[in-house]
Amino acid sequence: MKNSLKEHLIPDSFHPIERLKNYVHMGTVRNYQKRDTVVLPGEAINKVIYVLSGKLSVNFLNDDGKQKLMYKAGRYSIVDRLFPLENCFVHVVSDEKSKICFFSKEQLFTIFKQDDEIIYEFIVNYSSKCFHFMNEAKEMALYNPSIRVLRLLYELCLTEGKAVDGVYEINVRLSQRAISEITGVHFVTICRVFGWLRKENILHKTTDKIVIFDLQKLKDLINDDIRC
DNA sequence: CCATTAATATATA
DNA sequence: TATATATTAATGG
Repeated sequence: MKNSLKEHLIPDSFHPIERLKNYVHMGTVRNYQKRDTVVLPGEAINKVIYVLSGKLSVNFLNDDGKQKLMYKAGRYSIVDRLFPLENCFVHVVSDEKSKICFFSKEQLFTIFKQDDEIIYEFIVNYSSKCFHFMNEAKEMALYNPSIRVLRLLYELCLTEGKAVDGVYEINVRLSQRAISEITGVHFVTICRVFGWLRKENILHKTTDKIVIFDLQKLKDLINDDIRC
């Protein structure tokens, strides 16, 4: 619905499945505090995780200690941990106080039999995740770090930007650190990019919005660099 | 907490 | 080898 395009740019709560909340009694509900681990790296739980409230972070770890944020899952989002995968060091942590429901394969199949619309919802959910990660792989392969940031801002403006007094406003609460985690660009580089964009009067980011003064210039920057 | 800056090291074209 | 980006550390909001 309203997140149809944004959710492939910002990996937060892919296609929430609201109607699954009607079947919470069939699963197992647990509460977590901020920074609690929901799934340990490498742990096989063979469940689908359904977020009733709060927010989870899904991180992918390497043995050298490096990690990358995959996505965040807010209310009515699901984190699939149904199948045990070899060397799958995924760490699921609660970002805030959260209430989570776990469904086993058997429980899900029972739900699917009662409500086949939910099957469709699951397919859309997996599809939107797949689309996001395909897009991210493409961006990583084709563009330099700072260009990826510019492209994200440009796409955000096209999908979320609202024209106000000759400028575009994107109402989104994104810290530089969050943009760094999403794009895989170092936070110091993010800071330098925003500093430069502000100096050139192209755009300005505040805590809860991004104001784009010169969309054409932003577009030109992206295209200029492609030729090099 | 988050953002900024500088100094330095690495990586890449 | 020149330029871009990452790393680290120090500092301020």
